[in-house]
Amino acid sequence: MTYRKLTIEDIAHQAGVSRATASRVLNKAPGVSAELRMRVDRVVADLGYRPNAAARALASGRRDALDLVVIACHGDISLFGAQPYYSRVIAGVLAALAGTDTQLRVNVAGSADAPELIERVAQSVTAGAVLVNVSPELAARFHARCRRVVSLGATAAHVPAVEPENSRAAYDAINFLHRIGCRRIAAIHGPDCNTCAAGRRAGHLEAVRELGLPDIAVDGGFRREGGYAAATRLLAEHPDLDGIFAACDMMAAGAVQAITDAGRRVPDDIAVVGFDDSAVAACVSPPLTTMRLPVEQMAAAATRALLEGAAAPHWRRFFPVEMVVRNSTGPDAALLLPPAHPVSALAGRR
Amino acid sequence: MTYRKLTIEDIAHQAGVSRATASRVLNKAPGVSAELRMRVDRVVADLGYRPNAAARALASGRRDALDLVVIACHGDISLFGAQPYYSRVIAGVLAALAGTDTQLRVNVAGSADAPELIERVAQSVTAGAVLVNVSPELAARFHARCRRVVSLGATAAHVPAVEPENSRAAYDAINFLHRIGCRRIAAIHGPDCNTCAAGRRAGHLEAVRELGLPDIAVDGGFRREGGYAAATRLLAEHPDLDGIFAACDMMAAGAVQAITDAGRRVPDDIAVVGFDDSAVAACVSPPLTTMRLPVEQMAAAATRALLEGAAAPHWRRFFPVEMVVRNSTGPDAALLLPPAHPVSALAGRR
DNA sequence: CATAGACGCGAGAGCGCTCTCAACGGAACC
DNA sequence: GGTTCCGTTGAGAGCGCTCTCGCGTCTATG
Repeated sequence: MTYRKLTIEDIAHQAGVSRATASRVLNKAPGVSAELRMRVDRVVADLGYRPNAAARALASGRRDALDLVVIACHGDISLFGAQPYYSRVIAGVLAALAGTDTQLRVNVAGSADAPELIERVAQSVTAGAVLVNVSPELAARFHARCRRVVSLGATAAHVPAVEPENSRAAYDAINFLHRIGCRRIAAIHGPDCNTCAAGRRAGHLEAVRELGLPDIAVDGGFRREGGYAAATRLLAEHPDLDGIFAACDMMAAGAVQAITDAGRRVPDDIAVVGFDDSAVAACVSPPLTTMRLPVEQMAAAATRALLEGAAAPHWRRFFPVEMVVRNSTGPDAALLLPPAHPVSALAGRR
Repeated sequence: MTYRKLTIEDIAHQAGVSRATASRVLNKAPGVSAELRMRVDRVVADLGYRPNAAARALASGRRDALDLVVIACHGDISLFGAQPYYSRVIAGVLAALAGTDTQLRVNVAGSADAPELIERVAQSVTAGAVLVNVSPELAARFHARCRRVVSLGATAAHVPAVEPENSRAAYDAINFLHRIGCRRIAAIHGPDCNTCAAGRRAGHLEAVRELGLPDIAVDGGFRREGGYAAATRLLAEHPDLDGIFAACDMMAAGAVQAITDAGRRVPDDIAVVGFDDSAVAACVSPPLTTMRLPVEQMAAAATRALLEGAAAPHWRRFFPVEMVVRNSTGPDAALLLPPAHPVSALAGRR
């Protein structure tokens, strides 16, 4: 096979048509007779021609790519590799992209580099960008500049978004812990600049208020070590702790370790609920009771919205978060699953 | 701010220079006086101009992107989300890409779609492509077609590669298990089409032969459930099993669970060694002794090689795999760490 | 002082594609 | 037969940039 660079001109010439017609066929545009269409298609297949993406993008203004944008809190990019969450997002996006020949570009930047990233994304947008837990302000700026944008996670009101019911899930988790007998419940949260973390914090707070429990919370930075440190500190400051809600499984894993290292037992002394139901949840011992976040589905939904151009300014799609009961909340906890949707206190909540 | 599309022409005009000069400044090309350079830079900054990537790519033949290529075994794309390995690869690539304004494109395809993917990558190569555990044959085809390619993991002889010492690590792991007293050691391997899996399998085989142990091995598909199923089967078929080497931590985690569920204890009855030292390794109970794969560093090295154009046909870089001893091989196992490099049997080995 | 070379700069020709517009032929209508 | 109209096709003008080439200026060299 020869690897001389093929152009649409070669195809047109070979097929005995004009460049314009070849282009029409390539783009499945109407207004070409069946015969010519077939002829061009044949030549394309025979020669193994693939249109040059750059030229196409330049001429049409369109892009064959979709951007995934992750803004790292405090510029700490390493969380990307440490959190299973992100690869689930990518997997979800890729699933939705399969078949399309849109490609995925992954952009991870610290918030300091966000303006530059916005420009970069802006100039190449067509399929659009999926913003992963980007702060509402930043999301609004992305939206203003790039238009085709969907936020994964809560965001500014006019920015299209796919939202997990973070707040409700955290609310449920706390209530669940209360129901199985915990009276001294602490939360280990994620960094404030993460919208998911904020939502879970809000749900925790509301539940705790309603139940008349003290608001005990620390930041674990969405990391295992952070969870370990947080739990260690909580244990020291609140010796009577009997329940921990961690805003992600990695932190929950760290917390379980800390509890064990401190000579206490999970779930006997302290019950632990995680969040995400990531791959680690089942690996922890005891396996984590956790709030299952349908990350892949959410990412896929965001991607599809982008592909279909359905991302109207106020477009919004909510995803329920389901509780998965394992052993970190005790052997009989499954019997105490929360009622499907406790209507009362939660009316109007997301 | 106005969002009219800026072109290099605008910049040139504003700065009172020609398009060519503006282009030179933007590309930091030599042959421009300091004064004009400054003037252009100022205008660029003032107007917030960013060159159009598509036009640049078209005109220069260069690309501002780097491809990450993952070929899923048996077309099973879901492994991507389930294995922490991949997000570590991405993290490593992104780390090396930070500062450059090269973007990362993630391509995941089943082997059936590989030819199409090759074409897609070929037509846009400049920074090049990092092939993640792609089979030697496929890697060779990528290399033939796309040139600038680096394989992550063992590959065809002439394809540039970053290789972990998989075989040696597996060899060490088995010997370690033997040294701590295991005499009936089984391996849970990854799928054959994965080059890393193959390397680990080879090391296991060699060690087992040298030690005069039986070759007991099953495939766990690099998944937790696979590890669980494999261990369950192994336990049933070889009741006297006293050591398991799993080719990744996820499978090791599954194995530990299976062992526990079968009423046996880790490490007392059966010692377990994992591979990767991924985030789950420390979460498992007992924490996994594992072979630390410097995934991020390897991915970064591959990326840098691509960026620097240093990927000569036979270019190769090896990364040692370090053993991390935790509790899944017994409390005193750390004392029995293998000598730094047992020269004898391993001479010439990678 | 003439010539050569070095340097800085601009003109202009593409890169490979898309898309508008005009032209053409044939069918339908008056 | 003339007109209109539609479906089909090709010509050609860009898209925004890079890069070669040549021109003019300025400094060494004989």
